[in-house]
Amino acid sequence: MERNTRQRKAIQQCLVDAGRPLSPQEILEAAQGAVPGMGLATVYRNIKIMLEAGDIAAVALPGGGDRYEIAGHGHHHHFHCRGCDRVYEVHACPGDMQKLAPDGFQLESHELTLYGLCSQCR
Amino acid sequence: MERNTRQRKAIQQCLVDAGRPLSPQEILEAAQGAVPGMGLATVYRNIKIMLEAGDIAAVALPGGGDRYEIAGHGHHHHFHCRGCDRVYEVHACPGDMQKLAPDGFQLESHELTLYGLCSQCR
DNA sequence: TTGTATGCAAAGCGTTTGCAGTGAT
DNA sequence: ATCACTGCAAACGCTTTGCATACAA
Repeated sequence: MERNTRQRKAIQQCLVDAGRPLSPQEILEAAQGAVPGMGLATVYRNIKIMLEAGDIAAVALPGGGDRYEIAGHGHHHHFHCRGCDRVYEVHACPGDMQKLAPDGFQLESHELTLYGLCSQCR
Repeated sequence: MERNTRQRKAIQQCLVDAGRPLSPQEILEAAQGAVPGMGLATVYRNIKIMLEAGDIAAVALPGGGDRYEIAGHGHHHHFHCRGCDRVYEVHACPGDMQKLAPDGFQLESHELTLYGLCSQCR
């Protein structure tokens, strides 16, 4: 039976508040505002549980650790700012990719990451 | 002064032969065919040197460690087979992405990764 | 001969796991 | 009162670094 702890609520809340994918470290720092003394292991354990429950989604960025965001935002991509290292959601998509795949390859999904500077860093 | 060791030649050669991005571990195993006893640290050190020299390029895949490929293949993307975990080059591109970026964001580059099954695994 | 490059082993770093104690139910 | 969850610390896998030796120049 799954329990609704202060820690789990804090993690979920800070992901909702952020509105963008957060790294485990970012989650820890944000959630420690609500639950001082929270440990990093707790963040990882809850991420795993929430992933399996489908509450959150992993954003597998090129070049490093995964970030996590609240699930249910539909198909979208990400913009990675090289200034502040933040990741933003991009609710646009070039569309059908099947024609890009080599002949005989079966396309199942795709991920697109844009790089540049966000409006603040520019 | 940069030296042309057997190890470095072996690493470069196996990347050329593979024709697709290899992980450090894959490079080690391939290069040990030419230079038995080669260490993993040597692979990492040469990767770093060759990256800085612009001889190879890092392929920063979502979800884990980087792979490396011979530089100079022009702008391209990658197809990641979930069956054999191999990565293939895709010499096609959806084109202009600027319109996808949020207003006020400055787009500099993009990476596209396709997922699915390669012709062998399908 | 010189000093970069190597192999090994130890150290880092982010993530995962074991364990005894805590707290939601 | 249970037993899932927590914090801590140790373990883990991948990458990097320190050091003495080997070898390309």
